[in-house]
Amino acid sequence: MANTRLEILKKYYKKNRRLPSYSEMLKLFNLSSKNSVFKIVNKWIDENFLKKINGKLSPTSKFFALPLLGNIKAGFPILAEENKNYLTLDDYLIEDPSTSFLLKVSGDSMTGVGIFEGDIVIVEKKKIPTIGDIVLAQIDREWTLKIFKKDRKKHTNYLEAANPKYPPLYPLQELQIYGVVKAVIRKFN
Amino acid sequence: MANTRLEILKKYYKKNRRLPSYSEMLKLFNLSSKNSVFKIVNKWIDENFLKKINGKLSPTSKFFALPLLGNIKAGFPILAEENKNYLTLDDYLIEDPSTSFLLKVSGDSMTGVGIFEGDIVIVEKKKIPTIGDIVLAQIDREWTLKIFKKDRKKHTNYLEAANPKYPPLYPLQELQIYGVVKAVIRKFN
DNA sequence: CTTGACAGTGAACAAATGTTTACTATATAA
DNA sequence: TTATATAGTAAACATTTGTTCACTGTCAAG
Repeated sequence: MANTRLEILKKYYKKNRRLPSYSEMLKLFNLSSKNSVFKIVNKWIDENFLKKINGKLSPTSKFFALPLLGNIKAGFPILAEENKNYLTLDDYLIEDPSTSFLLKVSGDSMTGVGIFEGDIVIVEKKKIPTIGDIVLAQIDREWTLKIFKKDRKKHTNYLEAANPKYPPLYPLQELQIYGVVKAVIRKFN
Repeated sequence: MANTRLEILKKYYKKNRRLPSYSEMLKLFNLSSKNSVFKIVNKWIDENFLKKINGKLSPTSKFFALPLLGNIKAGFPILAEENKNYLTLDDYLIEDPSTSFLLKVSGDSMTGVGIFEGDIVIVEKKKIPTIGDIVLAQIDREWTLKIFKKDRKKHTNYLEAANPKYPPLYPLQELQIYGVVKAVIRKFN
């Protein structure tokens, strides 16, 4: 299989977080001429798995991307090579690593929007929230994860749970927004 | 700030998916002696942001990791430098990239386990499921995402929705498992 | 005032890198 | 059969790489 070497390369990258040098690929692919590697790499560049910017080799997003399959309800063979889209998880989830952090969720106040106890939430710091955003906030010195809302009559912002059993939270003194929830992830097992 | 350069480096890596060479860092950091870079890099190695394996530089997981903060209910300042854990999303979510793919979910049959319409699910191919796993399966030629169950009395496997409004699915002819759901992700906005 | 740590410069260099050119073997298609 | 594309080898080489050594200026602590 022609793909096998690419798989080896991907595994190498996954493990070492960098591409191997040509000499390293030599060993990796069990070849004995650097020129073989040179040709193979050039083919991958043509196929857009790798690219070269002023002589420096780096992987493209195609290199990392996982196939993203569509609608599961439609009866046709979704695993076919067609109708494939690709997605790189890290790029998809994290816009700005320097202002993002993860937060392990506790409590059941956000079950209505599918955020459960134990889920991990990606929070982007310091963003001014839009009405309706899920925010990490400190309301009267109490930390919480809620929906950011505006009361038009009272001209104040308040927080709302996504679970009918919790009442809306109006700040007595202070409502401070620390970040906006960009995504949730949940791992099974 | 001493961290600024590390931020620059992280951005470079995020963009180019590789570390810059020392000469490239020279420009990146606005320095004029390679030896300066050499020393800076060595400090980062000491601090475990980078590492060197037979002379080859690569980032550690600390380099990528986002801070993972704990229990939000507990009233103390969770954004403090302490009680920090770190997590690398890609590593956390994807064990084997070569057998994993993503699937955009449609339908409301799995809302009970917090999988909603539009969510993206990470599926690992060809795994033999454990009872209770969420599986991507073909039941009587129909594709679906359900919970894998075993009927002890009838000695057959069947599929169960995570939504009371859908009945359990017993295969008339064939139940074929294509993969196991390892994680869900949902992006807001 | 001095000492030492810290941050940076500059030059020199062996080793490794990516690239080029020329050649071989094998299989496939005309 | 004869081409011709594909996959690989081998050697040679300029360029770039990471590293070492010697040096300068600055700032804070003793």
